[in-house]
Amino acid sequence: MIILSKLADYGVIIATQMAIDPARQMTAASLAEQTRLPRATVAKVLKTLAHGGVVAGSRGASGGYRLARKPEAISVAQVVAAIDGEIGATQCTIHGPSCERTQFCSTKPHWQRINDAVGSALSAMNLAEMAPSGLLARWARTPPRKTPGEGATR
Amino acid sequence: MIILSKLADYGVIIATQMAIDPARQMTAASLAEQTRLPRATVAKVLKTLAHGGVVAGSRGASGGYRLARKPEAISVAQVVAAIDGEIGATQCTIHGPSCERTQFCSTKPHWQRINDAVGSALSAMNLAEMAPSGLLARWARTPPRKTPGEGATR
DNA sequence: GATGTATAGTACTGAAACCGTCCTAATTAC
DNA sequence: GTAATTAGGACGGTTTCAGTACTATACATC
Repeated sequence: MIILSKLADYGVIIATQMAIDPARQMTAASLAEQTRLPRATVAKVLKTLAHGGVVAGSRGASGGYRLARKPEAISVAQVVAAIDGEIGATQCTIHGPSCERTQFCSTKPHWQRINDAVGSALSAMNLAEMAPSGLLARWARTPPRKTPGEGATR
Repeated sequence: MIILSKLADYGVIIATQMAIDPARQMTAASLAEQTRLPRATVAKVLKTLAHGGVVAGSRGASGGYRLARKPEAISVAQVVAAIDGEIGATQCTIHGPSCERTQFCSTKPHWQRINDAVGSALSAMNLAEMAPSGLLARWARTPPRKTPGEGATR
């Protein structure tokens, strides 16, 4: 059982990469290189993140993306929710009213606790924590390869 | 984003139903009636739960299923894990070693916290809590309909 | 032993979601 | 005007999921 979709996973990776140097505006292509993820997919994820208000995109030549807020102010939950949608344990948490079993289902009230646990765990972690400041220097020493064509297994 | 699969959700519902009267052995057919879930699907879920050691099945005439342990000793996490498999936030949590990004992925170590939060939340709740004892009387008063053909929306 | 009932295991199919890619439009810098 | 870049939508292939059906096995009863 895997909780996050691949794209949500990518989203966190990309956002974390941006958090290493939040001031700098970066293109989708350069982020794809740095994260070793397929270029087109990175572009898709960034568009979704922009739609969710996690990153801000600027068009045109010398355009690109940057984080919409400070890394400390962006939680992993926000990144995940932007891509995978509202977080809920079961069907009835999200499509609640439409479930015919609502009348007699005894398990429903208890799922809220699970939801809260997942939600607070994801909310408690922010991008600054994901990307330790020491990483920046490490990246400078070992720059990314120039072969973004080979996608990651993940 | 929905965390549990439908079948895992069913599994919890079915196990909770069995927890109402743990001593009684019940057939897949009767559990399907009581939960208003499709008969064949209930049978499938029960087989999976039996494989995972959550319930014990006995064959033959007057056979059926019963909980393998006391309801207090069966956590929701065990039921879910029996159906959806090991619980993990991301691909790398479960297929970890095969991920090519392991070498330079800065996010990986942090997912463990998420995993723990989800795992402990699911482990903290057991079947006895899911099925309040008062429910037994309620069931006796309003017995299930005789039309299991109409499945639930969920 | 024959028979009926119920689980155990496996296989199959249709539907849905996911992933990755591509194409076109809009915007901006030079 | 031209090149670069994001924005938005659409598409196809792949995989997973859900539900069903079929056969084998085990047990109880007559």
